[in-house]
Amino acid sequence: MANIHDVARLASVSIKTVSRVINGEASVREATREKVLRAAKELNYLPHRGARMMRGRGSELIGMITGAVSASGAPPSASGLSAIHIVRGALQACRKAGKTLMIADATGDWNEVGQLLGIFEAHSVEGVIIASDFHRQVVLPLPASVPVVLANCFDAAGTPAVVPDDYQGQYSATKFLIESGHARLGMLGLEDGPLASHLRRQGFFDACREHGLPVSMLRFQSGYTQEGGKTPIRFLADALNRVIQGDDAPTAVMFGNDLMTLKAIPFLKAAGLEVPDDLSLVGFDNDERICETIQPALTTVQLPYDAIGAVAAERLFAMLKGEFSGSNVSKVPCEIVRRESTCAIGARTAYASSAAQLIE
Amino acid sequence: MANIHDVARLASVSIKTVSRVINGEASVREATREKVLRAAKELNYLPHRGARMMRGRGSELIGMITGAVSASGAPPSASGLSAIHIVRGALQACRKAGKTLMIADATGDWNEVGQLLGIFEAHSVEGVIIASDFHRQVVLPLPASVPVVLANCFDAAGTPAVVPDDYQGQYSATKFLIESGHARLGMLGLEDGPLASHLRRQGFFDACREHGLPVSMLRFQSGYTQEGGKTPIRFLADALNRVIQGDDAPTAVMFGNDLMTLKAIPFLKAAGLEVPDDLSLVGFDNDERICETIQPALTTVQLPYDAIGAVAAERLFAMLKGEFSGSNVSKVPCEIVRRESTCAIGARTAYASSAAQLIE
DNA sequence: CAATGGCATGAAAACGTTGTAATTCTCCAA
DNA sequence: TTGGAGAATTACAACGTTTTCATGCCATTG
Repeated sequence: MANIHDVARLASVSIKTVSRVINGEASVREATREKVLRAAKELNYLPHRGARMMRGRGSELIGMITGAVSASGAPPSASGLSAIHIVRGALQACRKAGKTLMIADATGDWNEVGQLLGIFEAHSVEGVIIASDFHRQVVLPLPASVPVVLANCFDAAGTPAVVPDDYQGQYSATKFLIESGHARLGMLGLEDGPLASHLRRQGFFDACREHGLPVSMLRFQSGYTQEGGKTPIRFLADALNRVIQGDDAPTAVMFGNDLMTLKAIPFLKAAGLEVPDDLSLVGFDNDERICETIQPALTTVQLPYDAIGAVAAERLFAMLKGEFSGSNVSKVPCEIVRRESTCAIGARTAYASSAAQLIE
Repeated sequence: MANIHDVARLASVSIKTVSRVINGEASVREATREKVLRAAKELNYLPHRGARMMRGRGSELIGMITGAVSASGAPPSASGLSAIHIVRGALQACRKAGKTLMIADATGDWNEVGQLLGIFEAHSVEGVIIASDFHRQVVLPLPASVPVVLANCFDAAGTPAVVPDDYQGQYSATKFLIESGHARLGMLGLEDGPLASHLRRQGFFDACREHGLPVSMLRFQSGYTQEGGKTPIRFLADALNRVIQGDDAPTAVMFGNDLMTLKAIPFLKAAGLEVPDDLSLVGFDNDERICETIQPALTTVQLPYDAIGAVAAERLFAMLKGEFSGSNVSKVPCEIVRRESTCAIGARTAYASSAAQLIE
């Protein structure tokens, strides 16, 4: 590859002048600038990052650590797919900002995080994003020597963090149902441990309380887990029965995620319930493959992983510029995605659930 | 951060000796080596990659470009999730080899690939992996100046490539069914354009021919697309009807992917077919969320994206060491994942499909 | 006309590492 | 004791930038 000397020689100027032009500094005559740019283009010149970063110049490099879990005994993520979306969001933000992303994976061993931070530092990254597979509290190994932003997690030390607003998400969904006329609500939550479960339950109850729904009108079951537990499908069936049976059965049910909603559908059909006419359904996650597959398409709450990645990256960029805005932990709102599994009370839809009719 | 001079001073040796120790070169007395290591540890010394890469030394950096599509008019990938799995596989291989992965995304614009290669080069990467969202032929922008391995795609110039063996995957699935006693087979393929569709159809027909199945026993429909097309669900219903109806209806049907299998289930139920007793089902992709959700759990062919990423990385490492093994394009086998949606002809299973019975 | 100041440019040092070649040390044989 | 061979170590250049400081030029001012 051509270096700055080659460009200087071809343009008949000094290397310093080339450097000036490349870095957009002032004090370069327009004619000179053009001469240099032409030479640079001709030689296909790109500044050597190694040399550049050695002079302490910004490396345009952002580090990202994914899969960092299992610090405090929490269960490892189901699929790690969420962190993948965070990566994608960060990647796009980086591209917009002209940065390059280095990623490393610390699956299963939080201790590696410190080591990886060292590697990143040796590569002169400008900052690091640490993404968790699920919403949780973490403990950083050390006061890191580079700027760090946490994504989908936070710590007690006040490290800048970006997390989904699980509380607001469930609150909004609940509010949406109530404003559609539903007065008897049910919810089937995930297992009790994770922070998200707690926040969402809180959002559910708060929304109900604030809208004057008596507790007697609510049915809540939790404990469902996709992984590990024995026959979660059996658990789901039992919990579902407890929620939807009886005289004052709910007219709308919210689920802990889209997948468990999908699994619940056959039981609802078996119980003779039409969606959404007899029962409105709301999922969580906005897993499009599932939401669009379910008939009628599933209304759900979007877990904004891409946005979390993007926001985390942008916060990092802001920090690098010395800007600092507001509170340490920013919450990214979970927006409701309205599809066809919900309807207002009183409004009857044209849906019928038998497969034969679906064709038409 | 401490530099090599600090370590040298603390250990009372020259910087070159420190360099020797750090790089594991010969000709260092054991006592000296220990002295240096102790000093390095005390100062928390890590070699500065910038300086290192400037001396032309290996940077331990691997570049990866994802989402590079739309070169030759092919439709952009549905979700880009496949490339994500390739990234994961490559990431793990890199970790094992002590390399760090830099990733960049060229979604939608193949021209960016050349530019990204330049950026990577400026960062002194040792090699680059270019991953496509789906199995296709590509054209590289230029004879790249760094070693390149293609993942999930290949080119005419003979650039080393790693692709899934779609042909073998469908061939194996077909063979598996035939050996289970099925003599009347059906297949619902994806849209006709993509290479994978062609290869799989070929695998299907070849397996049938080689096992002496007359063509009259086969039913084949293709053209299903998840995206864009108008009412693909309608197309699916029609195609499905053409395949499963009539006197000599097939006893087993293979689908183009798991998602379309999931969508087909309601129609099969409506037609009164029990899975697998009346009809064995085989998907493609091994999308676990879907396969495990379908009841009975779906037998499918695994599209080995993680493996492709890992193999691509390992091929790159081998190239860097100067090794070169065999043909340019390596095919990663697609293994069949047996679950419960298939059974041997004659063997009746205990399955019944009504939701009520499913509970028990 | 001489002195001053601002602007455009250039020469050389510095960054932290490795490669090369030279130097010193160690040990053994003559 | 001296040579000498080979191992251990060192000094110094080099890599491609940016930075600091110096310089030349021209216009403005006194």
